[in-house]
Amino acid sequence: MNARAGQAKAGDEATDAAGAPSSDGGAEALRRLAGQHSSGYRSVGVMAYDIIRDAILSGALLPGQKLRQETLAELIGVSRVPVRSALIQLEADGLVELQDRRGAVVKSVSVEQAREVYDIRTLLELEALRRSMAHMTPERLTRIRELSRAVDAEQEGGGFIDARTEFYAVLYDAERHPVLWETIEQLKLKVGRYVLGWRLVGDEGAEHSHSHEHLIDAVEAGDVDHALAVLREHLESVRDAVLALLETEAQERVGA
Amino acid sequence: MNARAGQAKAGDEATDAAGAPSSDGGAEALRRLAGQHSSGYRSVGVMAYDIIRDAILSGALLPGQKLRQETLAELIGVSRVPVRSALIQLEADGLVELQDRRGAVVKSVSVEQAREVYDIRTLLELEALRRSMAHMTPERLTRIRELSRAVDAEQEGGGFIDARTEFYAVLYDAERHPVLWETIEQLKLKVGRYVLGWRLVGDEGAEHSHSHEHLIDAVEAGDVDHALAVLREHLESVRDAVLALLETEAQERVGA
DNA sequence: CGAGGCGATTCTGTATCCAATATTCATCGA
DNA sequence: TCGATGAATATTGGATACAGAATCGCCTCG
Repeated sequence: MNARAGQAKAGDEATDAAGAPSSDGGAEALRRLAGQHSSGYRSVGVMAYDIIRDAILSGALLPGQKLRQETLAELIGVSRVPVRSALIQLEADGLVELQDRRGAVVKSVSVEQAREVYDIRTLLELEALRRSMAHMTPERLTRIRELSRAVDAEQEGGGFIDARTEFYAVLYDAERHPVLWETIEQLKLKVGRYVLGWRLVGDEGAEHSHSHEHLIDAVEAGDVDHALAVLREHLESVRDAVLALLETEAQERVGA
Repeated sequence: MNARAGQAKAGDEATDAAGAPSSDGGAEALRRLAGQHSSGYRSVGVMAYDIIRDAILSGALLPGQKLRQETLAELIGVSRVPVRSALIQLEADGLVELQDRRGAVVKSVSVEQAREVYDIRTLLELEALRRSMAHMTPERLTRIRELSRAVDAEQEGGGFIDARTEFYAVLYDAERHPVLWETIEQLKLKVGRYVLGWRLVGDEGAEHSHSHEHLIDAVEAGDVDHALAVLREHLESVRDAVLALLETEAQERVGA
């Protein structure tokens, strides 16, 4: 609720910013992110990538937001060269759109696209789980349980994302199926911001954690059909939440 | 046969080039490609991307080949900046690997990875065909037939690739399912060079065209199950050819 | 009120320079 | 002779400055 209202407000700001900036357009949040990521990077380019990426996924930069290279460079504290590198990568990820000689814009996700993403993810993730269960070991099972608890423990944004990613990496046996895993991750990224926003809804977090438990139980029992059913249900529930969020945003945008 | 032998020879050259360049390492072919692509681009960056991409897909640049920015820039006739842009995009495509401060290398595809790619493609392309057939129209069917003939007509590399891509775009109704289509295309790219090489085998080209006809007939008849079965068989046949090629290459590499 | 032009802004690309790091090669010691 | 060490070299990643091109906004003129 709280989070939803906040996003709607920020969305309006972004719309305004497209015309004439009425707020900072995420500049403050970006500067803060730049501070967090400031050290321990092998190259400035990947740092810029991470910062802008996190800014988009965290909702600091909203769909439609215009990204000017020089502004980003100043905020991050680098020259425009690594910013360009970052933007190119982000375009490949589908998070921004590079219009020819018109700059970069944070891409928006249509309801239809999101539906497609979840349809494909369902196909791929069910397959991933199926294959993973075919080669399950007690060690992996133990790790899965540990990581599931770690996900529940993490509360703040960044840690939660990382923990959840690792959980699924082990659950789907990413090591054995790197291409499948990478494809799934790319699809997740496209709706990343909304999944992150969705988590903030809060109430559904408990339900989410609950279905995780069910899933792991089924995996542990070796009940493939049941595990797949639980996973499918989980994905459909997340999908519905995201689609609802997107539809609400779309309406609010029209209403404004 | 002819093509196979050529590739094996080129492969050895690449292996040598990794140590001390014994041949031009694809420089001549790259220069030729640069000439073909020389005009009509909105930005030099995408031109560089296209040239290097085609060089990799056509086999002029082989897996393991080291790509130096300055050399590429000279061959293409641009500065290092657009080359860097291109390399970043190619890394996102999975065609090259950017090692930190060690330059770019054309990525090689393992047998396992290729198998995964085809497994996932089978999942996704069957789904794409299923959805496409659910909304088939006479107009699309007509276009599919036309494009199929266009594919058979095109013989040389570039035109053939484009024609085939458009054929599948219409067959899978890419316009209605952009995310699914994009995901499939990304996967195709990862084994692009080998599919291109495979086509040159020649004898199997007829068989390939034959299965296309079968597929279209089934689509026209609205026989979903049959169409899916034909498509699956086709994909498995291509997969087997590619895997065989990869295994042969791997053996030859060890043998050398 | 609409069409066209002008200037300002911004992106794209070039050229040059610098710092950091990898690689190569030669030397030294066991 | 062979392996390790360290300097010289090569290459990448990045900064900076500048030129060219395309777009946008605004302004004037018809």
